[in-house]
Amino acid sequence: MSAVLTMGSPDRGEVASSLHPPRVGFAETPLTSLERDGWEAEDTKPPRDLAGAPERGLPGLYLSCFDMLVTEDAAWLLKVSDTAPPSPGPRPEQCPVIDSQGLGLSLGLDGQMEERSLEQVQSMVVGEVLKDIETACKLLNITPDPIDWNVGNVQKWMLWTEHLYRLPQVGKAFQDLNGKDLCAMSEEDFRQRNMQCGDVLYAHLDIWKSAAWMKERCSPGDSKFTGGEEPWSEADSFCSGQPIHLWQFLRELLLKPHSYGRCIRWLNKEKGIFKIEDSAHVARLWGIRKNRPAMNYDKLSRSIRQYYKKGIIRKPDVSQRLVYQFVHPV
DNA sequence: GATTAGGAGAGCA
DNA sequence: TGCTCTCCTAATC
Repeated sequence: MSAVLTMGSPDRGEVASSLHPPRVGFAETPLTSLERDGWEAEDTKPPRDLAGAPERGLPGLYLSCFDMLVTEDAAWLLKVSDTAPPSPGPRPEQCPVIDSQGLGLSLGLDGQMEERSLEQVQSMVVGEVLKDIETACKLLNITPDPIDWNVGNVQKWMLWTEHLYRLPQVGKAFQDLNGKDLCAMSEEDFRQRNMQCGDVLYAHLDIWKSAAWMKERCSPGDSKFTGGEEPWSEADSFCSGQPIHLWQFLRELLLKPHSYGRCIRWLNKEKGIFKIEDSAHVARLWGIRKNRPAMNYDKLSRSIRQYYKKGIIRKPDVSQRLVYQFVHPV
């Protein structure tokens, strides 16, 4: 196989189907054009025009098609997988490229080797998907399994998805539904509720449902799909059901540099110094997380400043705009 | 104009 | 009571 998986590549749909096994516990719903086009997303955002006429007939997983789920770090991971020769490679900020040829997946390998490499890649990708869903769960304070969502959780997820994919407001069309209702709906039902983005939401939800299915399927500690990590096992303030604190939220964003590095990043992780690169974006994320649509950086920064007195966050010795420091670094 | 700093009051669990 | 949101003024970049 000589799959070349490139963000922006016209062949990505083909690769999606070849990269992923026919069944790894994911729904066998055909890919939509959106899912394939998701690879084309620039700046880790999906294209705005997501609701084009869907092309059908590509069975497989959705997981590779959404930037949030296979985030840049997933692609980065693929790029630097152990099958790849050591190379500087693109920085995570760059448009990631999954190129099995470039990775050496097929060069000089017999079929078995290639298959094993692909399995490794698949495992890593699935693992990253699960981790990213987990991260989203933490940020939104919702459970990974959509069927457990209440009406509020559904709205949070909708808001999040709208924001992530720059969708027009779609939540209103689903505001009366809980997770069980949502999971019972067909793609057609989604389209009826929202002609423009119904199929997008349906596909996105399907990933979550599939991931929940996988989580159930994988015994605790099973690292088959996680590349050695257990994304569901982290126990912290996000999973405990307790209200999240802003500093915890910021730290969580900082822990996903390849997903959120554009809006917040470490300047000096050892010292706990970080910079908010996109204040409006971080504020928006925080607003979504806290169900505060009116949140802005002014308010967020005021909350950060409250931490000065508590000794949680302070300004670094050399004060810079949008730069803060955790008093007790990780 | 955007950011920083901090006071003050309100709402919530 | 603690935490956060919100609004405000003033200073600074």
